[in-house]
Amino acid sequence: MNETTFRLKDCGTCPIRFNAVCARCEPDEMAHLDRIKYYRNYEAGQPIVWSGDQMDFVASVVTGVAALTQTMEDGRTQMVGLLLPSDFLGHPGRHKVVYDVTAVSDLTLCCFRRKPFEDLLLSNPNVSQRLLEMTLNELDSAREWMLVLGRKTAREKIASLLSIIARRDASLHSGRTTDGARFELPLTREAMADYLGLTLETVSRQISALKRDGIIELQGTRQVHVPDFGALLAETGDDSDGGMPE
Amino acid sequence: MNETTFRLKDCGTCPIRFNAVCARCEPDEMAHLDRIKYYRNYEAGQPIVWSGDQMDFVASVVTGVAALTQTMEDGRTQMVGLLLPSDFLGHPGRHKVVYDVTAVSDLTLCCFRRKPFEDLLLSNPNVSQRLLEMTLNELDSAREWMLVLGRKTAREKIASLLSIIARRDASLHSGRTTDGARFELPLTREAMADYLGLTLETVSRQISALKRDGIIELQGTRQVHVPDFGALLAETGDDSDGGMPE
DNA sequence: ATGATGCCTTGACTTGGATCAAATGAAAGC
DNA sequence: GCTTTCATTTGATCCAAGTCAAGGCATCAT
Repeated sequence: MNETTFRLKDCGTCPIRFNAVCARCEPDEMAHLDRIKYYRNYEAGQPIVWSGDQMDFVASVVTGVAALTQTMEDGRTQMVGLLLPSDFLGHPGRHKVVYDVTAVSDLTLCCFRRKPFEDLLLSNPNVSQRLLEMTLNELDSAREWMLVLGRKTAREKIASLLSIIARRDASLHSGRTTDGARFELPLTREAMADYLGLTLETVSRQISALKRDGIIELQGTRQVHVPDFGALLAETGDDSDGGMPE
Repeated sequence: MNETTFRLKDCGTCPIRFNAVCARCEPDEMAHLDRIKYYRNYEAGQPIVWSGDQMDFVASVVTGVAALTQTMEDGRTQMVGLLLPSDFLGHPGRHKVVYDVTAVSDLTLCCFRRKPFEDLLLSNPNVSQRLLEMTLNELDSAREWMLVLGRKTAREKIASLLSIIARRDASLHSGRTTDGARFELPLTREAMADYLGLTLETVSRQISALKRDGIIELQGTRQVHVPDFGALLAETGDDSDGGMPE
């Protein structure tokens, strides 16, 4: 069972307090949200909703990782979104989801029933403004990812994914983003393949190649050390800065 | 010079009145927008803004087609968005654009300077609600496109693009969406390749193949006739309904 | 008409990543 | 310890799409 079950009751100590959809809220607005929120926990691998289902709630990711995936009839699947802590799940104004949502790791969501949340959007510009901003950022990330999927080589794809995970991880642990990153991959090789539009064999081969070339070091299969972050960025094919939005 | 230069002054007769960001506005709100809007016209091929530029306005596409593209240092390019009439261009709250924007065909934009528009978002929930809704739809389309880029074959990609253009075209001309569609491709082979993550040679070959197989008929190089729309959809690889959002 | 210019098509050949098939390793239950 | 299970690695082969290279076919200016 999941050991990381989330115990918070109070938004004031919430780890995503300043990054989530509620980031702009005034104390009285927080109090309102506090009253209508509830938590849900999922174990790694558990489905959250299936494509075509009604989704009766929206949520913020508090801890863990969730994936949005689309599947074709013949079984080909493509991950179309990776939700990390503070990311928002749901589509106010749309009742059906058009992709499967799955917990990739153990996961805690801070949920709101859809109707009350939609009412709140209408009455509370701080929430709707923030949600618009987050959605525009998501859209930019999705477009960034289209470049990765459409034009990058397998090696560049892997390097891009590693650098994104490293960066998101660093920004969470508020560590120094200097050279020398160390992080845990929250994804299996297969999930990485689904994200990158590759097969898991190709993912494995390219990771081995990056290891052989000294770009990364592995402890076990998930623990990654990047001795020279610039060297990793050079492998992504991006122009120098690497292209993390903002 | 561009013959289709747009002459409207009055929002009341605007062709995108009921689909654009202003769709939900009340008469007095329309009057306000009417006062601060202005039109810009571009010829096919003209750049609108370059990646990294400041963009001092936001806009709705009134007529024509605009493309968002990202380019890697070595010249590989990927189209990351295709803006058709009523689509919104711009990122309120972000000053720099992160992709090139180009007029693909002759184009008319209905523009608002950024600052007044941002003020309006704060004071006018009908606009910001509508913009949120449109942005969420864009995000869903982007995710749909990630499946196309990551997992579909060249033939499926072409069929997907043709069916999307056919559908958007049909919904504009409010024609019957029955079998038998006829439309004009607004894109060169190269632009299609950039959209689909292919080379222009592959695009050409696949279009020839679809023609050979009787799925499409061509008059010249741009005028497309689809005798059996179901047959085209079957080539997209999608499950029967084709996946147009809502 | 005659080039010149810009799309577009077609052909011949190459290749990066997919596919098919084992083998290895690591954790979990008995 | 031993077996099962699941994730990962590695190898051998194949093929869809890329690359390189002509040629065709409009449109436009001279």
